[in-house]
Amino acid sequence: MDYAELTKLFDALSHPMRIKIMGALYEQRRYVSELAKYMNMSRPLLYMHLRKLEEAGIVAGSYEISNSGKSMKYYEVIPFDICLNPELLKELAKNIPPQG
Amino acid sequence: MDYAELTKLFDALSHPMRIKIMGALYEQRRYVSELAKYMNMSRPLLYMHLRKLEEAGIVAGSYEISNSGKSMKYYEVIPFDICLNPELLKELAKNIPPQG
DNA sequence: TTCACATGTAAGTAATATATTACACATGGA
DNA sequence: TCCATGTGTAATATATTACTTACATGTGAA
Repeated sequence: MDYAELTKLFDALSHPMRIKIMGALYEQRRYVSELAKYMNMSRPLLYMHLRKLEEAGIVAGSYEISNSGKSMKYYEVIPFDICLNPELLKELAKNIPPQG
Repeated sequence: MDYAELTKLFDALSHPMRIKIMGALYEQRRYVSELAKYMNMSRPLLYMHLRKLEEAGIVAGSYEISNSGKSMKYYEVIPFDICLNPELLKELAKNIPPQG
């Protein structure tokens, strides 16, 4: 785990709707349209949030064919457990270049 | 700890320079100009970053008069330790209103 | 063929974050 | 008086994020 991964993770979790998405997907995996209805959010906006979470490595999507023959994209939470404290930040800070 | 505090914390830690500031202040407390030189950063920009960290509650500033009579603002790290995992996010998500 | 429901993206706007330059004020010492 | 060093902010420019509307595609069932 380096500072770039961690800042990406923090950035992903810095928006309430993304916290809520994480909660919804941790309860159970859901496909995109289902999640959009559940979140009461437009799909384009949901895609933007999902992309951030996926780039941070804490959710993953996979395609499945439903019984009725439709292609569905299911998202689920990737497990993680990080102890966040100043000591960790100090260690990660060592590798940050002068320009940031 | 509620979701609003946590998103503020994550937002504060979502920038490499702020991770670096945390590292620098955890090593030792520093006054603003000193920190700006250490970080090789302009003071106005540093103030912006410090404000975010302060609003997140993980640094605090206090004024002191130096031996030479000048007013110095020292910043230091406020200790914290948070276990970050999907379970925590699920619990916090319960209190997020529909609009986010 | 038309509808319902799934996928995804392109284009635009509004809001926020990031960063720079310039300014103002106070103190101690040369 | 002038310089170095400390404090802080206002104004501006640039970049990114957040969000909306509109579009395009494919499938199965009525």
